[in-house]
Amino acid sequence: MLPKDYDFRESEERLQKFWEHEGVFKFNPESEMPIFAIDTPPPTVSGKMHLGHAFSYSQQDFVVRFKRMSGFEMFYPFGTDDNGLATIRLVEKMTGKKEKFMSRKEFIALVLETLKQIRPSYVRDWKRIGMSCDWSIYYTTIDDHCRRISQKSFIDLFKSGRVYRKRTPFMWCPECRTSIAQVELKDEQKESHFVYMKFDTSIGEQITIATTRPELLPACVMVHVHPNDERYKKFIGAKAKIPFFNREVDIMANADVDPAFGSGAVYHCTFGDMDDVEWLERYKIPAIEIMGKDGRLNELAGKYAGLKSNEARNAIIDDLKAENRIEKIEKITHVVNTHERCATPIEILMTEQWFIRYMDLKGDFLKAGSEMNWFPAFMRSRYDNWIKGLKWDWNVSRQRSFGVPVPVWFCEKCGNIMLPEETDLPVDPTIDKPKHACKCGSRSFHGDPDVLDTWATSSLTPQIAASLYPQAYGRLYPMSLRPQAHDIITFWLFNTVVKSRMHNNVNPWNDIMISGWALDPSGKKMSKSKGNVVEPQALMDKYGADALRFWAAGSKLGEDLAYMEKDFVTGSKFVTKLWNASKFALMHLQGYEPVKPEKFSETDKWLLTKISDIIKVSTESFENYEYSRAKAEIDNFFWHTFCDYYLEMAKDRLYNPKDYEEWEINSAKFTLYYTLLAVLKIIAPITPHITEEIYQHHFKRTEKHKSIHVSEWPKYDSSLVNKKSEEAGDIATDVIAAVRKFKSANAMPMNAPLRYVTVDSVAVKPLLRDIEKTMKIESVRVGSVKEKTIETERFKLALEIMK
RNA sequence: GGGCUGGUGGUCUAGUGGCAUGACGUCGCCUUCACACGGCGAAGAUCAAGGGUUCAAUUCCCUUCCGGCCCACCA
Repeated sequence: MLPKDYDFRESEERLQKFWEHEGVFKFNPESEMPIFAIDTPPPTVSGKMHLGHAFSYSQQDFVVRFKRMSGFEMFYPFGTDDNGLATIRLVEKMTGKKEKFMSRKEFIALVLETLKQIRPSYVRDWKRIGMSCDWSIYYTTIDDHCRRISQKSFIDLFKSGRVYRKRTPFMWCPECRTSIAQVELKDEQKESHFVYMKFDTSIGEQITIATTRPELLPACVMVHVHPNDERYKKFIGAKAKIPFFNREVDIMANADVDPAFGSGAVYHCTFGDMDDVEWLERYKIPAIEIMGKDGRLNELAGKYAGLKSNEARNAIIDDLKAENRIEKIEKITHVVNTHERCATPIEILMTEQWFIRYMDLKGDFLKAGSEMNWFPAFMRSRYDNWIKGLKWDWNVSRQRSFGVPVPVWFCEKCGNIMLPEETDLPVDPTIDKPKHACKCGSRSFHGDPDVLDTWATSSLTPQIAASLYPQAYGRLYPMSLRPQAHDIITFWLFNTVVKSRMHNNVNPWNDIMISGWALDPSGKKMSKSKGNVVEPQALMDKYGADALRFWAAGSKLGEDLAYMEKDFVTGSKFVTKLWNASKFALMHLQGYEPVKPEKFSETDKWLLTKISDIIKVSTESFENYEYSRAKAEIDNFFWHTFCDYYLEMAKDRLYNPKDYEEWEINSAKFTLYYTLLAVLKIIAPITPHITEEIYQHHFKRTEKHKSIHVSEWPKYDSSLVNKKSEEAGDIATDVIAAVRKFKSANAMPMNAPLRYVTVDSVAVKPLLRDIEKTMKIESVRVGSVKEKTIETERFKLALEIMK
């Protein structure tokens, strides 16, 4: 017997502990079952889990739980990604210590120590949504294990000739004195001046160039005009003279130029923006580096040396005016790339950077993308488009202190590059020393102070997680599945493919499932700055984890879903209904030992056929990562077919067994047992707590598995399918519906007695008694109906009420 | 601007070449022995707009409008 009420507040936490203590989700590397390995996204430990996390991690857990019940040994780790800016900010805030005043080694130690303290409370949120990870499989991308693998990856790629060092333009924040990545950029609308400058040319005529960055004039290396621009055709191939600098540059035809914008002539400086960088590559011209890391112009800027951008701008405008070289100045508002942290417009500088060469592998990456199974399929085009649009190799070095150090020393004497031995990893080359002298004999080195791009490490998560089980590595990698949200397809997903192809020449996974985002009730993205963040913790306090998951299962994979509190209400109602229906069923199944009977009643055949279809459809849906379809099917079946009709139709047999023959009772009990268990199992991946609670109370005794989540997924049993009975049952339920409608229309209670009902459908003959008992009709008979009371497509029906 | 994606009753969602799901909300009836966090019933959608293919389109194609995400955002 189930207790009267279900209390998720008590039950969910207890069951989560039960799963952990019983090792229900423990990975067994010796298992003989096929392994299904998941490349779980490692979240950044920062504050609390947000609703978007709860949404997408729930969705991956649906699939994981289904696979586990389908007979796979699950490898489902839970790491965290902690080698980036977010971690620096969190740790600084928590400890009051500053990264820039500490050595790298000290700060990493501080991070690891801090993580150790806050990890349990952070991970608690993820446990609370019912994720079925093996929580003992853990890594953080800044720990020794990850630094070792990340550095080894760098070294291996260096040895295979994929890593190279190059002086190259890079985005730089003159305020923070740090290089910045594209993701750290923020667009800002800024007021600026569009300056139309007149340059002398070798054909005698002046050419007018429009720019917002006149201060870069000393670094002008070329002038571009559109090849079809009639105004400028005559200039193509001529030289333009740079005012004040007595230097000539080529005037080139370039189809990138928009003739309608500005004056239609562009001067190409090194560097005003990333287009300039691209053109530099294309035309193979040397850069003129006039900008220093302090944001001031250097000696190459001549008399403007020492000035900051805006100071130099004004000075140059004044000088141009003095020479009458200004045609006009327009005020414009344009978008400027700024550093998100300090809002300073970025500068582009030449710096030494490490790259991974991969432009030659674009075709291989596209092929890899086509070989993996994408769910949903259309997400692949985002991956493809990204690769097709790639313009540069992967810059993997960052000029920061915190992170995984670039494992390289430079010989002070000959400049030779020295790498550490694999057995010495991880190293910090700014502290550790090479074990051997350089080939030139020198023992004097300096370590590379840079760190690796965070993606250079997180792109190795399959190898990182799999290598925690060296004995099973070959069965874990490549992995079965990468689940993640769609926003980082071009970063995390793509880079992981890159590493896997380069190192192992394999795809990192077979399947990819891409989930959408949780949006606020108006359909907008949630963000702290907008103040529309909804906390899953509060929702779980109110409705429970199963309700949250039920909500998360309501959206198709890959689709964003607006959060609505009412959907959580729906989820908690479902949980209650499942409890109550189970309570009723199990009350009648006390002590019942399931035995498949020889003979079934027509009503039972009808239900068994229905549930068989649901088993089939939901299995296929889960296989295709369409958990929302499976959920909708089982939800609808459970609520309507099972509760509203079947349970009502079976009640008389269950309450008054003495009025029936033994086989009729056995048929009912088996059907009830079989169907309820199938319902519980099919919905178990979505609502794992309530289903486990019911299973533990009743089914564990007869089914023997220690948890419903390691029990077998229901199998389609064709011997339980009878299409003719299904048809008959459908008509019978329609008859019941018609009678219910009649009673409702006449304001009668559903248990109001009726004298007789006549139906003109022979098919319902075997179900007459169930109809009678369900609708409290003295007699239901089959016969021709002359004066019809009710008519439907399938039958006519006459009835008489009790006087 | 480019790519992807969506636009279905008041709200949110499913779905399909042939009477359009379900939930929430609304209204009416019913306290029936699992459940009033329930049951029964009702009202409510020209399936964004226009055009095309077809015997037939909400479903396929084209155009337009609107939303979301990613990318490029202009010297």
